[in-house]
Amino acid sequence: MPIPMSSRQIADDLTERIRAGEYPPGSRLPTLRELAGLYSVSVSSIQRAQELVKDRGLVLGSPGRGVYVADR
Amino acid sequence: MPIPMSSRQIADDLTERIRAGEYPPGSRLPTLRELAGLYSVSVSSIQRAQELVKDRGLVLGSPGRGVYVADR
DNA sequence: AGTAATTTGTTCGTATGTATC
DNA sequence: AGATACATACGAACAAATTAC
Repeated sequence: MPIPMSSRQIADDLTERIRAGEYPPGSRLPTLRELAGLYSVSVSSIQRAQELVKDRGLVLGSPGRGVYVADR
Repeated sequence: MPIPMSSRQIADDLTERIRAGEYPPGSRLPTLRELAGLYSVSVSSIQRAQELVKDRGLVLGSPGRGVYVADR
């Protein structure tokens, strides 16, 4: 079992991908489950990572819809 | 059972107390367990709150020692 | 109209590791 | 060696909003 990325590292990775335009403003991120698969971590870890990215003001979560990249 | 504060609210509260000088730069915060008692939440929730405060650059954790308020 | 499925929000507890005292 | 304290991952449980049928 490879060492998993920490939720902080995942938050930094998501932050960088958003800044790089991979996830443009207004677009929806993959679901928690999809991201968990992409990063090979649990859904809980993705959620903790996204809490940081939300706190950084880069994304907004919406229950039932998804997590969207903020404008600006 | 009263509704517990969310970890985000606790993070905001800690941020405000630091900003107000209640926890001066260089000082040590109460331990996770002490804060859990003060806020009537689990240690896990305090840890999640502190992840945000750490990400905001206001405190630095040091395993075995405690969590300290950053300078500046 | 209503129910089920999907998705995020949040808390809690457990386990393990590392660092300090 | 042992106790204390933070770091991190994981999973369970439930809530709430949305969507699909």
